[in-house]
Amino acid sequence: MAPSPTGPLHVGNARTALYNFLFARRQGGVFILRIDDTDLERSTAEDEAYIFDGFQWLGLGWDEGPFRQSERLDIYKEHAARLLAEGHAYRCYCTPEELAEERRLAEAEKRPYRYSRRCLSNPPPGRDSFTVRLQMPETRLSIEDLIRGTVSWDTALIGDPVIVKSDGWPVYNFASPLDDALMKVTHVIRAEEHLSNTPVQIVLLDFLGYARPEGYAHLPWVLAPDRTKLSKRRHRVLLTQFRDAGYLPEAVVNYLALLGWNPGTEEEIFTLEELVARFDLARVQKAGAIFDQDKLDWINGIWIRRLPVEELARRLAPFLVELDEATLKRAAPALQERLRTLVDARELLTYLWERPGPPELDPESAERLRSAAAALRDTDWTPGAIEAALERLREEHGWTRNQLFKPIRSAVAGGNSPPIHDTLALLNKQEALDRMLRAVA
RNA sequence: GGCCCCGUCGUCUAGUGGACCAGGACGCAGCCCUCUCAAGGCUGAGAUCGCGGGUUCGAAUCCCGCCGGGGCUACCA
Repeated sequence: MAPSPTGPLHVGNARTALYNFLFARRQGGVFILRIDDTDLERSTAEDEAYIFDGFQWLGLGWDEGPFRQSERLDIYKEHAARLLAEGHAYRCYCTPEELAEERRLAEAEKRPYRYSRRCLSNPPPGRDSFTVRLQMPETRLSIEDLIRGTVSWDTALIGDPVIVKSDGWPVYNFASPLDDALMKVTHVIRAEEHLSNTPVQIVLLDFLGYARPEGYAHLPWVLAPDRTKLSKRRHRVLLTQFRDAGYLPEAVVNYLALLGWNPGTEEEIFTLEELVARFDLARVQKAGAIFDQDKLDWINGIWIRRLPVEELARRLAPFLVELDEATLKRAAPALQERLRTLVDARELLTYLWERPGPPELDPESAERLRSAAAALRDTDWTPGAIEAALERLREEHGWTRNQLFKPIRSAVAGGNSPPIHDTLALLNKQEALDRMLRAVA
């Protein structure tokens, strides 16, 4: 896996990373993390930190690395020199303006643009700034893509690509396949946008005498609801955003795995380990998939319910900073089947740190509330005792649960809250009784 | 423009010539359960399989054409 630190990790990168991880583990192979940071302008340390962070959060541990391309310049220089010496590449002294002019002309004449190769035969003299271009051969190439099957190209149709920029740094199409070969990468699993880059990379490998990867797999896009590319501005796409919004890494992994892949059975809920056991590139989808927040929410709810309660309490802590650990532990069981995200808990428990406004009560409700307060005064402050006391009271008067609980809830919590005995027990006893009495005062 | 990829319910998908007048899941609607909110159970609506030809006794599945979307065509990755 070789992400570029040119922006925070988003769900598309994360899914590519996941599929790489699953494939590597499934094969019993080695999962390598390489940082493709040859674009010095756009790469930042902050974005690199996001990558480590994101991988860690999702539980995608790498076996080797991280390697950084920015630390391997000598290797690229050496290989570029070899290509030059062996006549597979040449220096190009054309200025960006000249190239733009060539391109403009081709467009005006409605012919497909390809670099003219001027510098191959007679470079303009007296210039010292140059790029290195790969001299594309005229041949037919094909790969067996693990997802798409046979894909082939006529390399004569591809213009000589720049492989070394005038600042001496290699471009992606040079550094990436070269490093793959040097690092003995067997399978290149990456986003669909790279499919068209493959022939250039193969030509390069062939010239250098390095073996082509055993397999390629080009993954389909992850799209926004309008089928456009995900945008950081308009959509929630950053891993950190999901974490902050109360999503579990288990759920994100599970959902991402299903976004473009299925096990061929009707099962949908998987741990990382279970995914490793089932994953198969041949079952990856070819078409782009829209990221569906609703389905993620559903899966997140399932994973919340699968957590041991103590663990749920721990994960809830950052989202309920108003509450102490003991309260969290007591609240967790009642919360568990009511949450789709961890932040949902705030809505149900706000009453614990904020007094609700005075409820509107009809005379009968007020009377029931008064009775409840009286009955509860001498009750042990545990959910079980409270429930028993209220049930006794209810039977005594022939009230329905709704008749009795509704006024209590509105006096104590205001809006929605956990089952009434939990709602009460979680609150300090005196405070709960005060709220009830204040409502009927 | 050239080359390449893609196209099944709103969404994720099953489907590789007959068991498909297309199955599952999310979402949606209704019912049940129920102290609010959920969770859970049941039922339902929802796809002329992008379009048009062809092959075949038979096509979502094979072939051809078209349309639509996307990528590459950068001294980004």
